[in-house]
Order: sequence, then structure tokens, then C-alpha cells
Amino acid sequence: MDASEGDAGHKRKTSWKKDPEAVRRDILHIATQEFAAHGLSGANINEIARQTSTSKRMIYYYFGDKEGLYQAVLEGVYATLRAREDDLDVAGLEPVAALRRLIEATFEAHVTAPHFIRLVMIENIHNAEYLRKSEIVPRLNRSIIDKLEDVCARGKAVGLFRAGVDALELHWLTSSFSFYNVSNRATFSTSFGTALYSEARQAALLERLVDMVLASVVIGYEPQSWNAPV
Amino acid sequence: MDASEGDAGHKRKTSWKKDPEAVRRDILHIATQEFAAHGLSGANINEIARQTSTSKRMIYYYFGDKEGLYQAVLEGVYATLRAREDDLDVAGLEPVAALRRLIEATFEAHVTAPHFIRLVMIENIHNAEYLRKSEIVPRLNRSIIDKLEDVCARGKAVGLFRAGVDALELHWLTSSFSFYNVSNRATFSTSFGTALYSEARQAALLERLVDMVLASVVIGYEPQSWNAPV
Amino acid sequence: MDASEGDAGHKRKTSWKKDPEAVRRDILHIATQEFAAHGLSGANINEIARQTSTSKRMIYYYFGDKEGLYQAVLEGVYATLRAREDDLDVAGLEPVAALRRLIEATFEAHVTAPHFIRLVMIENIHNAEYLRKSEIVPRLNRSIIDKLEDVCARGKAVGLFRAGVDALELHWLTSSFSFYNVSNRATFSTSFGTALYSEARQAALLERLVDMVLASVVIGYEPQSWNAPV
Amino acid sequence: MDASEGDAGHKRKTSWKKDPEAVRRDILHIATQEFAAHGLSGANINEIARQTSTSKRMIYYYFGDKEGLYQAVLEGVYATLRAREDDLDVAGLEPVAALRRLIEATFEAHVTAPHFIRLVMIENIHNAEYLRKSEIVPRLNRSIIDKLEDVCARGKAVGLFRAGVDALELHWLTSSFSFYNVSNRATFSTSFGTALYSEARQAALLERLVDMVLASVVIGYEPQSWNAPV
DNA sequence: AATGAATGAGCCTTCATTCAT
DNA sequence: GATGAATGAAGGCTCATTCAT
Repeated sequence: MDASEGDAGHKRKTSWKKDPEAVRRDILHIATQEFAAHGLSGANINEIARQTSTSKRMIYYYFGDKEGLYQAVLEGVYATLRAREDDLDVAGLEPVAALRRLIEATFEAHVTAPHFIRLVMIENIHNAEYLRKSEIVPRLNRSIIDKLEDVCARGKAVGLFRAGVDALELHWLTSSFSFYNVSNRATFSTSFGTALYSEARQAALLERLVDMVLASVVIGYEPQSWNAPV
Repeated sequence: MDASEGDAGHKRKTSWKKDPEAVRRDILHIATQEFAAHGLSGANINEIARQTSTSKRMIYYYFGDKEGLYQAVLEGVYATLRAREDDLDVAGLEPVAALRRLIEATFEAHVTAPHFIRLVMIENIHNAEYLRKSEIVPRLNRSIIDKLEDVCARGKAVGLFRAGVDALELHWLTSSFSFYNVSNRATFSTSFGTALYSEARQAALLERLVDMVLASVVIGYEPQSWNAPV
Repeated sequence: MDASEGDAGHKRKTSWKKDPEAVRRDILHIATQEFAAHGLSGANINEIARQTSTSKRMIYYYFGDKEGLYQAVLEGVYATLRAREDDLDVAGLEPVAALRRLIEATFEAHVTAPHFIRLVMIENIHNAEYLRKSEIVPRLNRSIIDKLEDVCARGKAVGLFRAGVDALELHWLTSSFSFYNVSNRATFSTSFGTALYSEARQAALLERLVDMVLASVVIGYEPQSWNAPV
Repeated sequence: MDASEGDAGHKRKTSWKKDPEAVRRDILHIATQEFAAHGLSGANINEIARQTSTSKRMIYYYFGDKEGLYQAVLEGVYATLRAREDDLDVAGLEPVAALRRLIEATFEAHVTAPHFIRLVMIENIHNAEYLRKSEIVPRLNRSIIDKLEDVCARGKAVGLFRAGVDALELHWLTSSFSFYNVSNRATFSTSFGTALYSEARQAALLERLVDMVLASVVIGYEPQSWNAPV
């Protein structure tokens, strides 16, 4: 019933020249999609195996069990997102521009990483049980905070930022609307329509959010949004 | 072997003397907890039946199947939250106080309705498939928007609010941080510590959020937050 | 006793008129054979189900899991053997005859209860883990000891038995050779040939064992065995 | 996920610098414990490999398959026990002392060879299928019989032993209680308590068994046991 | 309106074993 | 001799669901 491999199709069960790392990546890639789509209990190991170039048995060989695979997937998406954050260089920008850039980048990063969003939602359903077990994830999260702290420090040093501005809170705030914008799109659309999710409205929304944060952080900043009707 | 499902160790429940509506409510109450705790695929009909005062058969009798039960649960939590919103009366408050009140109420409502949050997360995992099917839910969502629109209209009428202020965006914004504050607590804490979730910090956070929104909405509002170090 | 209900030898999957107790007994009957034949890990639930008039699913319905089924089987064979002991009435016999009768009955009981023997062996391999869990088994074991104590008391009262004769030790002793006679037949035969297991030699062996025990217990008893060459 | 079998968490064992015989002994040593502990079907090749200084592949290299390994283990424990019997020298003792010595030695040997006992039990569960296949084991079993026959011959020659005394039966009898004393300790204790297995009671029990056998074998021997209350 | 018994499908996992190097 | 990678088969167990009464 599963494993209809034998068709003349293109399941290339031939000729992978012993590349364990590729097999591992292949499994992880498919599993990421499946766990993101259906959650931990909803995902199906048989289905993951079917889409893979290898067999169900190999999943257990490399990842131990379903939870092990899920945890590897979780670590994978966290690592990917944090790697993107690392690539972001704002050290050369002056504080306000840097902050604006960080908020915009975070917002965009969430929009373009739906798997990450879904897996974090799923992980929260599980009360972060697997994230907590992970040894790799906690290490990944300094980078973004470090960047924000650097920007804040510079902003305060030149008297631009308010004295109480806190990098962690700023990160929380930026994350909250960036995450929600993706995570709750389905229910929000169902309840209130899809207007907010058009490309134009998303751009306007982002501008408004940036504006709002800057107004909170930067002394004397005059908010520009909402001055004119939508 | 902990007596899950139909192993032959049977029940001896006090009989509820035939009160169909009570039975229905009982099932719904237990099911809400189970679906909120484990999601749609993760929840277990046997487990729900076990905790119920009635039998598994009755669940099927009243709700058809697992998805029917889930949908009923979903409609239940939406109805409960919206009922709370209806109870909120800001018509007598002047615009700025009213807006402040609405934001604070929304924030608190999310904190005190974790089941709702979790079920909305779960429903988003399912792309709002069941919410979309519901005929009752869309009707529930006018109330909060109506209230916000009323406040905005009054605020603009007296020249306090910026002309472009939009009730729907305002609701989206308020919801985003209120929701995220609960939904992502587990993963955020794991990554960045639990500092932000102490009672004191939560209160400060809320004040800052209100401050920030008001600064965006109200002409000439001077933000007070972040002026002093945390 | 072996419930050969399936007369005419067809799998009568039709027309059992809802008799849960019969289903339970059927499963237990087949499972006893399989566990006795292959042990706990060696037995196969699918194979048990196949031989049953019902399905694998029902095994889990009635017995929870493989270990639950095994434990039920274990309790079953203990109960059967102890019931046979209960049927044995030696109260009317004078002490020496009664003791002789008890030894002979125990010896015969073991010979005719190979399933019991095998399951006890298997249970000892498992360090009596499941027997210890059983609530029913410990209660079953008074009867044989009570009988022996009664006989000993009477024997001592009339000055026939030695003062130190102990019922528990007597039971241990009787059990030891009775059990070993069946349990180790395969390896003993392989090492030393099958001579001891012919019907004639078994009868002689039993007589010798009785003779030996009586010589230990009864004052002035003159052993008759081994006086003449085998 | 506790790293059983070939999940990709690999080994880092100190290399044994190629000593094939040592590797073979190491495997056999571990396998003996595992088969004794869990039986043939219950033992796990992966688990054995894990505890070994070498890899799973080597087990197959040296022993062919699981059954081959089991058979090697079986032959090993038989050889060990028989070697101990060979070391026992009773040729210099007069017949009664020699017989007493043989019984005591057998009893003690069983107590101190629990792996042997368990493997013989397991082998009997398998109807001695593997023992029968072995070419080495049958050869090992003459020694103890030879010794007993010698003692019996000498005892009869001097008119001490009854004419019908049979070495094989004597061995069977000695083995029966010696084996049972270890093999059924778990279930017997569960049913009747552990009293009989204290050091003192074991010594008394052995003395009684010796006394009983001697009373059967030796003409005019007056049993001393059970004269006084336990 | 209610219940104990029954069920088929399929899920996660493990096992002994072999291949390619 | 030795190793990591790979595998088919099946094993125990659970799930949502329905039947018969």
C-alpha cells in the first residue's frame, strides 16, 4: 500500500553514490514540509518516507523516532532563520536607519519563512517541549538581541533614543506583529476579510509599524502614518 | 496499560438523569480542554469520552464525528470571547480613554483565555478550514470592529485622532501583540528567558503598548514609556 | 477440557450470538498455547489472533496489551492447577497414605500440565515479574500447604512423623522433582538419553521418590526402592 | 530515543588491536548475559553489539546468525559447568563421603551458576533444539555419570549401598532439586515467601536432601533430619 | 437516548540481516 | 578482518468509527 516505488517513473532509487549527508538532508527537507503542514501528531512517517528518496527505515536510522525527526526539523528551521539574521548587517547604518532596517528585515523574514512560523506555532502547542530539549537552539538566539542592543546603545549614546529603550522588549514587539501577520492570517482573513493582506496594504502596514516603533523609541520623532485616510 | 479506550474495564458513572443539554455541555467542556491541549489530530476521542460523564457513543450522537466536535468547540470559544467583548462598554468614555480601555481589555482578554488562543493557533495550523465552514463565527466579529469604529469616528470628529486612523488596522495591531503575548510565550521564554512574563513586566509592557498605539493615533500625544530605564 | 467448540473444524466467524465471555475464553485458550510454546517475546499476537475466532483488535480490547494477555494466561494456568489440587481429598486417609497420595498426585499433576510447567519456566525467566503483579495468584497457594500441614499435624499427633517435618519444605521437595521431571526432559534426554522417561521407568521413579520422602518423614520407615537392581 | 540499534550516533570504542580470539570471547561473554537474561527471542543483537567492544557486523562474521551465537553461548556454559565437575575429585573418598560430596557439590554448583540454569531453562523452552544440534555438548556429560557409577560400584562392592542403586537416577535426583532450587526461586518465593532461600535455610535444606538421598542409598542409614523442629 | 462489543485500517517502531567499501 | 549504511518484513498497538441491542 505504501512504497509504490516500482513504477517506471523517476524515483531515483538508483545510483546515489553513498552520500549519507544528502540522505539526511533529503529526509529533513521533506519532513520539514510535512510537520509544518500537519503538526507533530498529524504528520505521517509513511508519507514522509514515500516522498523521500530513501526508505522509512532510514528515517529511524538517522533520527531515532518521530520525535527525534521533529526536533531535527525544528532545529533546522531555527538555524535557517537565525542564519538569515546573521547575514543582516546594520553596523554601518546610523541608529534610526539601522532600527528601521531591523524591523523591516524581521517583518520580511517572517513573511518569507512560513514553515518556520508554522513550526513555531506547533511547538508552542507543545509548550516548547522539544525546543527546550534542544541544545543547539538556545545558542542561536543571541545574535538578533546583540544587534538590537548595539543599535540601542548607539542611539542612546548620541541622544537619539530614549533612555529606557530595551532591546529585548523591542525584539518582542517586532516579533509580535511580524509573527502574527503570518501565523494568524487564515483566521483573521476569515473573520475580517483579506484586505490587510494585499501587497499594497502589507507595505503600508509595515511602514505604519515602523513608524509607530520609531515614535516610541526616537526622541522627537513625529509619526507620519495615519495622517491621511487609508 | 493505563486503561485507555475500550479495554474491557468499564465505567460506573453517576447517572445524569437524562439532561441532554447538560450532557452536550459536559462533552463540549472536556473536548475544549483536550483540543486546546493537543490539537485536532493530537486529541483523542477515547480520552475525551473517558473524562466525560457519558459514553463515546454519545459524542458521535451529538456531534457526528471528531471534526464536528472540534468545530463545535471552536465556535464555543469564539462565542465566549466575543460575548466578553460585548460586555465591554466604552460608549461613555471620551475617545482617548475609550481607546486605551479597548486595548487594555483586549490584552487582558487574551491573557485570561488561553484555550481560545490555543484553539485559534490550532485552527490556523489547519488554515482556518473549520472556521470558514462555520456559519456562526463570522457573525460574531462585527462587535469589536463596530466599537473601534465608533471610537475612531468620535476621536476624529473632535480633532483628536489622525485622519487616517483605521479601525480594522487598529484591531489587527491590538490583536497582534495581545495574541503573541500568550501564543508564543513558551518558545519566546525558551529562547530569551521568562523575564518579560513576570507580573510587573507584563503590566509595564501593556502600558508601553498602549502608549505606543496612542502616540500613533492621537495627534500631539507625547509617549511616556521608555523615558526611564527598565 | 480443551474447549473444542469449533466442531467440523471451520472457522465459524459467523453467528456467535454476542458472547463476550466465550470470546475472552477463546482468546485465552489460544494464547495459552502460544505463550507456552514460544514465551512472552516469542509469541506473536498476529498468530494468536489468526487462530482465534475473533480479531487482533479484540485481544487489545479485552486484555489491553501483550503483557496483559500474558498475565491473564499465567493466572489461568495457576488457577487451573490449584483447582485440581482443591479437588484432591486426603482428609479421610491416614497420614502415611495421605502423604503418599499427595506426592503421587503432585507428580501426576505436573506430568499432565505441560502448559503450566512451561509458563512457570517462562515466568521464572522473567523473574516472576508478572506473577508478582497478579492479585489473584497469591491467594491460590494456601490450599496445598494447608493440606500438607494437616497431614503433617496428624502424622505427628499419632507419633508417626518426625517432629521436625515441615509442610513448606515438603511441598518444595515434592514440587522440585515433579517440576524438573517435566521441565528439563528435553535437555536431560539429550544429554543422558530418554530411558528415564519410558512409562515403566517413570512409574518406578515415582515409587522411589515416594519411598524416599516417606523414609525421611516417617519414623522407622524402611525404604524398599533400590533394593533390587533396575 | 535511547540510541538502540543503528541510529546514527556512532561508537568510539578503544580499538582492540586485532586479537580475534579476544573479540570472540568478548562477544560470547556479553551474549551469554543477554541470552540468559532475556531468552533467545528476547535477546537483542543490537543490544549485544552495543555492549561489545566490536561491531554488530563482527557478530555475524564470527557466529553466522543469532541462532549460531545462541548455540555458541549454550555450548560455552555447558563446557564451563562440566569443567567444574571434572575438577571435582572424589576418588579418594570412601563411598558415603564421596556421594555426600557429589550431592553437595552439585547443589552448590547450581547455586553459583545462574547463567547456566537460565540458559538450560531457555533451551528446554525450545525443546532442546539447539542442544541437540550441538556436537560438543553430548560428549561433555559422561564425566559426572562416570564418577557416580564409580562411587556406586565401590559402595555396592563393600556392601554399603543397596544393590539397585542407579547412577543415572541418582544424577537425575540430585539435579532435580539442585536445579529447581535456582530455576524456580522467583515464582516459588512469590507464592510461598522467601523463607527457604535464606542462607541458613538453604544450608539446612541441603543437609536434609543429602540425608534423604543417603537414607535411600545406604543400607541401614538412619536419617537425622527433621528429627527436631525447624 | 444510550450502551458494550466490535472493527479495519494504518501508525510508529523494531528486528535480524546484508551490502559496499 | 572490519565498518557505516542500508533494508524488507513484520510486530505491537491505537485510532476513529459503527453495529446490535
